Amino acid sequence: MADICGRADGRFVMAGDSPGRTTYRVVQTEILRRITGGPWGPGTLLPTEEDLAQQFGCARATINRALREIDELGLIDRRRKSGTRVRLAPVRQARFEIPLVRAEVEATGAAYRYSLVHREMPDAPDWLRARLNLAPGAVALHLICMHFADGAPYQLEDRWINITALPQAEDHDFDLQGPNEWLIATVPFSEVEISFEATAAGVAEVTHLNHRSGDPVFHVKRTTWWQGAAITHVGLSYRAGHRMTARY
Amino acid sequence: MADICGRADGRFVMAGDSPGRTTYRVVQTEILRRITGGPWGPGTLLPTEEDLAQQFGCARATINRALREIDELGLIDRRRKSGTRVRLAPVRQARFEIPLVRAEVEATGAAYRYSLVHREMPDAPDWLRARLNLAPGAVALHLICMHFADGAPYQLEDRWINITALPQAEDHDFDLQGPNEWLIATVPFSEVEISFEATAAGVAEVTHLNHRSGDPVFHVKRTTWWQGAAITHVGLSYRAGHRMTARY
DNA sequence: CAGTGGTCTAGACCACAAC
DNA sequence: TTGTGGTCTAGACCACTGG
Repeated sequence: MADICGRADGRFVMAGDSPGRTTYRVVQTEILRRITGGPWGPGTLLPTEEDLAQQFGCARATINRALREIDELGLIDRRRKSGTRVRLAPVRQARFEIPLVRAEVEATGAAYRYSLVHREMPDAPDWLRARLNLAPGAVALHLICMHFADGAPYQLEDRWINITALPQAEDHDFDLQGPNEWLIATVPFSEVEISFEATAAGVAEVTHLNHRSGDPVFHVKRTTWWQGAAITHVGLSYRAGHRMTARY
Repeated sequence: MADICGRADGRFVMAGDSPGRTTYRVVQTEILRRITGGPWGPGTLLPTEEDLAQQFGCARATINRALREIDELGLIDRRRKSGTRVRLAPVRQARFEIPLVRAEVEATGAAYRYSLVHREMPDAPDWLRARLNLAPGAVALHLICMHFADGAPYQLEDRWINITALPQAEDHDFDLQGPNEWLIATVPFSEVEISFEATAAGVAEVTHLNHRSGDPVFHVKRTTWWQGAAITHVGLSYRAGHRMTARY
């Protein structure tokens, strides 16, 4: 937390900042301090924005921005007419970045390598037709790929692409570039549903990730839509011991 | 996406909204449309805020707010002097709410039940001393609890509490209320590190969650700090088939 | 009905970074 | 040096909602 000093004139300034100007960050920090450690415990009704603006010696817009961001953190509850109240139990949330495998691997300092294991275009199985909302008898592009970190298996990718919605995929060569990178370049802004679970290693994981049959596998499923149409569904299996971490 | 109409005077208004006033949401929606489906593909340099303000017929502050939020979505990259550019690959992130077990269970419509399985106060093991930064020879409160959904095992909680930092915990009775609920009421605003992984069922999971030995388990580890001191560390094991989902 | 937050405006100064 | 975003201000009107 930044150093804050209350001055004789009632203004607050960030230590080391040019005085005379109250920034919204200073207000934010001070209000957070009062909520998390000070007099404004859970359930407290805060002063109105106007009052706070007077107390801090700044414009109401500055208070508003500070409070709006504290609201986004899930610590307070704001309502017209009722005012701003400290939540009894803060709404906790964690944010995870969803990186490209390449970036994920290279961030660890390891060398990244990609390899296409399998490619075919069969009739879409029933579960996929349901997931991607495909017509009966539709075919889909099925790719199995491996991602390596310093030569060691890192992630197994089992992907299906809806070639009705994305016919360019049929002619694209996925030998050198992973389908995810191609898709991000082709359909950069999409809607995504992602889920995480623990599964047991099957034949594919045993073959490609050096798991033993039945070993626990950290598994991700992801479905992507673009302009209302389902584009692709992918299953990602990670090497043993993979862990996803966040702070909040 | 909301309906947008461009008017003869160059202003944009939300369909059904009172005309004559351009809201930041309208600006946002229109800019998003241009980025995700229109002329402003990846890499495009956007007009300056001032230019956009003129084009939309609104104040620069309105444009600023619209762009700031699009920036938070990870779609654009903003820099002084350089301007605002559409990211080549959007920075994707998923947000997960971290609910109380009780809320998690009750959200599914099931009845929630809690039970304290085990309680003791041994010397802290080495790995815990390292994790919570405890003095050599320190004792810690160890609790094992079960959470049920409609009578079926839902989550196994293996928790350690630092009683040096939180001495009230020693005298509290955890028979009726889970330690998490007590902690949230006692230490509402804390720093958290959380991680997810797939592990193999051990003795505890076999005993309490009806897993078979070695079964894949979705496992969460969480460490919590308050005012610089580590308060508690908990391991959460979920029933078979548990899945965590988000959209973005 | 009236209090409170939600948002817009016009103008201003500043900080940073590319040149 | 200068262009661009970052932020503050003072004032205003509006929308929601509790009493």
